[in-house]
Order: sequence, then structure tokens, then C-alpha cells
Amino acid sequence: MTNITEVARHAGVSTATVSNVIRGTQRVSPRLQERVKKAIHQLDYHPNELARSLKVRQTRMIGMIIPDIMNPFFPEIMRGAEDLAYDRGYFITTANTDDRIERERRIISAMRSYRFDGILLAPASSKDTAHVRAAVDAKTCVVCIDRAVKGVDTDSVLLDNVRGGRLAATHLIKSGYRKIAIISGPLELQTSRERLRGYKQALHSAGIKSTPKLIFYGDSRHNSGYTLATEILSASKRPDAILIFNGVMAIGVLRALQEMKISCPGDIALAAFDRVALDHPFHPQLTAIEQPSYEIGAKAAGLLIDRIEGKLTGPPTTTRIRPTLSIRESSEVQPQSLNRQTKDH
Amino acid sequence: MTNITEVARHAGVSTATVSNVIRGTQRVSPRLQERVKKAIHQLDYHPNELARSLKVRQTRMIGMIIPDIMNPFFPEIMRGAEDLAYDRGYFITTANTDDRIERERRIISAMRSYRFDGILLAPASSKDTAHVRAAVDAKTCVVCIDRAVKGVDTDSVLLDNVRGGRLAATHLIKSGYRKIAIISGPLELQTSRERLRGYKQALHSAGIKSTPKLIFYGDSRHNSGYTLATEILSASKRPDAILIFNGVMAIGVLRALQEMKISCPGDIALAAFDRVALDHPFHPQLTAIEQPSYEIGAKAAGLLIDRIEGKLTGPPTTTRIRPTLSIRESSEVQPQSLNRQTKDH
DNA sequence: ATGAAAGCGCTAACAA
DNA sequence: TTGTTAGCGCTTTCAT
Repeated sequence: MTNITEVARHAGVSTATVSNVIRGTQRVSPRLQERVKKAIHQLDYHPNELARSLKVRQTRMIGMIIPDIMNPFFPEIMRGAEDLAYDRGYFITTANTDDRIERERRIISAMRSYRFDGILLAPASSKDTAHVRAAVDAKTCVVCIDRAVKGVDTDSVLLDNVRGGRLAATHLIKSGYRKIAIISGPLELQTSRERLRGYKQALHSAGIKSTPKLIFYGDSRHNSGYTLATEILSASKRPDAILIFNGVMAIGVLRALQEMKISCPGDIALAAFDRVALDHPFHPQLTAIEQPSYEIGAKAAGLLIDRIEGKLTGPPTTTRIRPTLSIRESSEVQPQSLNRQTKDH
Repeated sequence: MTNITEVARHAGVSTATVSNVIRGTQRVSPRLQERVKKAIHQLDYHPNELARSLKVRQTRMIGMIIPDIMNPFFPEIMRGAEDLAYDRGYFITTANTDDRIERERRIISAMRSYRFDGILLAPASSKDTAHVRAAVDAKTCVVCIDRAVKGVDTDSVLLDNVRGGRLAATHLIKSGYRKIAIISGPLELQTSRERLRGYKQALHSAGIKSTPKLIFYGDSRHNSGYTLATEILSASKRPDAILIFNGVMAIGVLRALQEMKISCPGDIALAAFDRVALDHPFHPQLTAIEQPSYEIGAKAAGLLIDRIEGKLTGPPTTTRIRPTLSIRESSEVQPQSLNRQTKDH
């Protein structure tokens, strides 16, 4: 593979001159510039970034680590991060952990070995966080996305989950639904706890008292949405509405509804976090708390690059991104819902 | 950041010994091994891969380039490739082109500069392929996925599209549908042409003559499926069935069906390539020609690594992966479909 | 079994 | 304005 020496020889100049032409570090006479550029082109010269990075101690590479590339939530985050990084001259490299902590460990280790300038981390769900702490201790810039890493202080860009939970619940209440069941993710997830908190705040404000009996915990996956919804819907006294804490489980809920021939919003209202079910042209269109994923990715990458370049200093920051409420069919106001007892009897 | 010299000093040995311990290149006495390992651990030493790669002229990094991470077809390919690479000690790095050729160019250029050992390329749709040719000429190992790059001879792993088209059409014919419309991707895509060829073969075998009037060309995106289906379905004499050449367009078709209150398979049968619409629990479940995406990714990565390691030599190969036919509701045999005229009058 | 030292391709300080 | 050269952190040959 062609190197800088060959280019220099080809152009009849020194390697320093070639370097200066490429990086624009120092003035080079137009004549030599010309010759060097021609040589570069003729030889299809690609500067060895390994050597350069080794020398200048920065790679302009950013690693992005995500737990599950099949979850449609992440691709858009990746897009946001990539676009921003691209503009600022960084190259983003993505790797998947499959939500397995040992893979996350290996990937972070590899990225540290390759001396990536920074890491965008959407952490796997695990309490084992020593490897993240080690990276941070070694001054690797890390920005967490979606959830923070327990016990490690990093910049992070998170959804304002409390607000999201409150937004959704308030909307349902205002639409006339009072008995609102929750299909939550595992309680170990901070996001679940926060969303739950928002939900309770909304109930409280409306003077409705919350009961643990209406809160169901899934595992964030498709099937638990299905199972829990089936359970909820076959109970003798059904709730008025279900609020689902992620889009993947919402799909499962819709499946349950369909199988049981329960209509929405006729028989029960629905609202869900995420936009997963929305690309699809089927009824019912779901009312959703949407995460501005692209923005989250871009914000995180911007923060990270600011850290890398020293434009941002001081203690780690937490950015809360506001979710938006998109009201759709699944939570339309039902006249009956206000006096469901009559109808249900 | 800690380097090998510090580790050596800490352990009271030479850098050569540290290197030997890490790589297992040469025998080192247990005593020194012990000391070195302890030092590595204490200092949280991460060998500088930039320096190592510079020296040994290989990075064990593989680049993966895909045109659209939002297309659910790719994440599974990535998984297959990653898992295999992981097992063989390579690190995969993924980048998105957004199907824009100038981004593809930039990414390939970056990967060459970083001296990636090889590239898995799912090419953007463009006839501008000079950058790929240049990479190949420079002895960068490249394996193409999903589609080949026109005019550049590389290993490639492609779906057996002809077979897929034939499989789908034959199935529809056998189920009693004779007037089968096609919603194809752009004719510039080789995959479209191949699928079309398979379709025609099937018609031919069944003694049905094919007519260009039944073939419609979309742009592979959601909306064109919707538009074309609307057009097809509002025609005075409807076809019996529609075969759609990708899953994303199929979603659009389903939307059209729903809006027009046309039932499937009652009024029209459907079959589609890909599995896009299948994760969703809504009717009708689509009969599909499915790509074993995980397998495609794994196969491609295996091929690439074999090339990199010199285990595979000789001229570029083309691997055709067999699609499978999953028969579902949308193409169920309809008694009426055999004498639709009677019913339709 | 261990260590000394050259060199991978580049940048940047310094000399010319 | 241009060139010479040391050195980034590592591996590997060659001494010891």
C-alpha cells in the first residue's frame, strides 16, 4: 500500500511537504501543491490513519454501542449521531451488544484499544458496570444514551420519562378514562420507574388514587405485552385504558386485542411509548409518547464531540429530551367511557 | 494512556517480554508471566492497536457498509456478520450510506485509510462504482451483499432472485391464481430484473403468457406500493393476485387494500418478498419469499475473512442464497378464484 | 528465556 | 518555503 514516502518521491518533494499539502498545516507553494496532488491522485494514495492517529493521539473515530439493533428505536438514533458526526469530521462506528454485558465489555475494550476518541453508549441492562467506570477513569469520553449507567458519572442524554408518563396519563384522564392500567418494563430499569412516577403524578393531580393492581411488569419484549394484555383483558372488571411503556410490547397488546376481538378505542383505550407500531397502516393507530430519536442521537454526538474537543468542560451533564404526545385513534374520547358501568352491565 | 513501556517497567521486564506474554508469541517463564499479567491488570493496560496494526499490517477490523439502516432487512444481516466475525476474532464496524453514493465513497475511503482488513458492502444504488473498483485494485478485500457492483469483480453473496420469483409465482399459479400482477422495484436494479425473470419462467412453465401490462415499477419505497396498488385495484378488470418485490412496498399495498375495503385473499391474493410486514399481528398474514438474512450476513463475513486470511484464493465467487417460501393467509386457495368471472359479474 | 533496538507511516519541531 | 529527523507504541529479529 502506497505510503507518504512514495508520494513524496513521486512528486519530488519531502514527506513533510506532502503532509503539509494534505493537512494544510503550513503554506506550500502552488507549484509543489500541484505536483503533490497529482501524485496523490495517480497513486490513489490513502494516508495511513493508523500512523497518523498514533502520532497525533487522536483518531477522529467515535464508537457507538447499542444493545439491540433490531429494536427500531436505535437506527434513528444512529442516524442522528452519524449525521452530526459526519459534519464535524468524525467517523462513527457502530457495534451491537445483543444486550449481553460480556459483549459490551469486549466492545468497549476493543474501542479503547483502537483509541477511539469517544464512545456513545446505550448501555446493556446489567448492574455490572465496572468496565464503563474503567473507561471513564482512563479519560475516555463517554456519553450515555437512553439510560444512564448506574454508579458511573457520565454525560447522558435521556428521555424525560417522568414527563412522558405524566403526559400520557393526563391525556387519557382528560379523554375520560379513569381506570388506567400500565404495562411497564422491568422495575429494574430506571426508565420504567420514571415513567411510572409520571403516571402517578398525573393520577394524583386528577385526584385518582393509584393502585398497584393496575400495574403490570413485562420484560420489554413483544410477548410479554401479549401475555399481560390477555390477562388484563380477560379480567372480570376491565380497565378503561392501557398505557404501555414501550412500542415493542404495544405490538403484542394489539395482537391480544385482535385475537380477543376487543375493539379499540371502543372497548378499551390504548397509549404507548415509542413509535414502533406507527409505520404500519393498520387500525387502530396508536396514541403515542414519541421519542425524538434522531434528535437524541444528534444531541449525544454533539455533546461527545464537544467533550473530545475540550469545548465542554466541567462535571458531567444530563440532558433530558422532551417526548411529544401524538394523539391518535386509540385514545379517542368515547361517550360511553364516561359511564362505562351502564354499558358494561 | 498507559503504554507497553510503562507496563514493562512496572513488571521489571523488557517490552519484548510484555509483548510475548500478551500475544503468546514466545515462551516466557511463569514467574515473569505472572508479574507482567499483574502489571497489566493493575495499570488497566489496553495495548495500543494503532501501533500494533501499523507494525503488523493488519487491523482485524472489518467494515460493513449498508445503504439504509432503517430497512429491517439489514439489521439481521449485521447480526449474522457480527456473530461470525466475533468468533473469528474480528471486530465489525458498521456505517450507513443513506443510499447516497458520495457517502459511500467517503466511508470506503475512510475505511481504507484506517486500513480495515476488509469490507462488507451492500452497495448504494448507483452506477458510479469507481471508488469500489479502486479499493479492489488496491487489494482491499471486498465482499458484496444483496447486490453486486456493476463492472467490478468481487466476491458476492446474493439472494437467488430468479428462484425467488419463480417460487412465488409458481405458488400463486398452483393456488389457482392466473392473472398475477407484479409490483417490482426499479428495472435498474438487478434484483428486480432477476425476480422478474423467475416470474416469467413460472408463467411460461404453466403455459400462461406474460403481459407487460401486469408489471408495475415502483421505487422500492412504501408509498409507491400504495400508489401502484391503488391503481391496480381500481382498474376495471382486476388481477387475481399481486406479487410484490419487497416488503416495504408490501406495507403500502396493504394500506391501499384496507382503504379500499378490499379483502385478501377474498378479493385478491398477495405475496411479497421479505419479511417486513410479518412481525405485525395484523391480517392478512402475508405469504412471503423470505431471505435468510442472518445466514447471508454470516456467509459474507466468512467469505471475507477467508479471503483476508488467504484461506480462499482464486477468482471472485458468487454465492446464491436460496430464499424460502412461507405460505400464509394472503394466498390461500379461493374456490371462487378458479372462476372469478362468475363471481365478479 | 530475556533484552536491545530497528522500523511500521506519519507529524511537527527545527534547521536550512 | 522546504527538508531533515525524532518519536508515537508496538512487534520481531538478533544477541545474549
